Amino acid sequence: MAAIAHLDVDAFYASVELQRRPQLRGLPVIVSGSGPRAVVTTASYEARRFGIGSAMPTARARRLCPEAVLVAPDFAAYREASQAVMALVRRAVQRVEVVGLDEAYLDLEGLVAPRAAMRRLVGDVRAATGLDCSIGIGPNRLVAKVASDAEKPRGFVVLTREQACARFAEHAPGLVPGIGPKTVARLQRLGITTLRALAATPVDTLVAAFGARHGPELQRRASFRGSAELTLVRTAVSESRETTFDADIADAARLEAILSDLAGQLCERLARQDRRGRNVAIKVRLDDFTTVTRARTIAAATNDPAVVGEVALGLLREYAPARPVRLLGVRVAAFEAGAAQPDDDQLALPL
DNA sequence: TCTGGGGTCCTGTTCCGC
DNA sequence: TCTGGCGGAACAGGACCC
Repeated sequence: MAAIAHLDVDAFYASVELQRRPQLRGLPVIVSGSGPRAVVTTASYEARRFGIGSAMPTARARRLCPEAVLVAPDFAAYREASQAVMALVRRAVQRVEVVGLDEAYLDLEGLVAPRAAMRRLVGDVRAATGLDCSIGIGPNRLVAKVASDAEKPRGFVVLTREQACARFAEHAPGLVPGIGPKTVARLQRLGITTLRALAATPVDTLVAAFGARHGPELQRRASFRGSAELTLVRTAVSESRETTFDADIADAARLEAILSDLAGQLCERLARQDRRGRNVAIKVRLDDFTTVTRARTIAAATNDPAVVGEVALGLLREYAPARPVRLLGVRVAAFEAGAAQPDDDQLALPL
């Protein structure tokens, strides 16, 4: 029955930092930027005991645990650690979908002893990198993912769909990926507070409340029905660069200078990958946190900083923010087909 | 006490050409 | 020539994920 495994490295960024600085082991460690508006990227399990979690403002985390050790993120190190882990994963199974730096779905079909193979993989990762990971195994991605999360850290949970339904029946719907805080709140207003209740709600009710697609999808997820298909090669559909200011900026000239700079950085990345796009967008977050995007499609795909910068500046001038700005970003999308991706080894051939 | 950065996908609206 | 309907593309916003 079990066809899919989900592997998730425990507290990935924080664990990489603990590997490099063993003297910090046992201490509450927070990986986070340092500015006044920084948020926590990852907290070690010791820090989580103080109620600190991902995406929490760092200022609040410090209040919760003043003795916590703050470490600045080092993405080059995380990429390197990730590559080491994923190389071992690919050695264990042929078909892998990598999700972000610290997760992967594995197709276990055809393995003689899948559980033993996954136990071995966990041991190999630990031996080679010092990192712990959690494994979930199930008939589809959804069960595998929730199972890998259920007993973190160092979890190893194997479930059928029916066992998943029974085990998590009384949990809030937000346990399931794809059901976020907004949907949880809306469900609550309907009196639906558990996965069991969501699974048992007539689909008509959900369609009326959430629409013809989202409604039935919610019920499928609550019943742990889902796909076992893996996307073996992922190709990005957009790339962006954005920044939040330590203090809001109202001065148009300063905003324009920053936007040009962001466009330059983005184009440099695109050029390194030999990618060009036809769609240029800006993102502006105002001091009241309203977020506005403006996009324009141009005639020819580009990664020329002069072109991207000019289009972005034009969009910003047309929008002319009426309030101070806290975040500015630029994005390029609608890439031309055929450009190589850094990690693409089997490209779809352009016609 | 406010809320990062990098993405994906879906939905509703508007516009344009046939 | 005018109007109407339809479908696709582009755009904007929102929810969600790591």
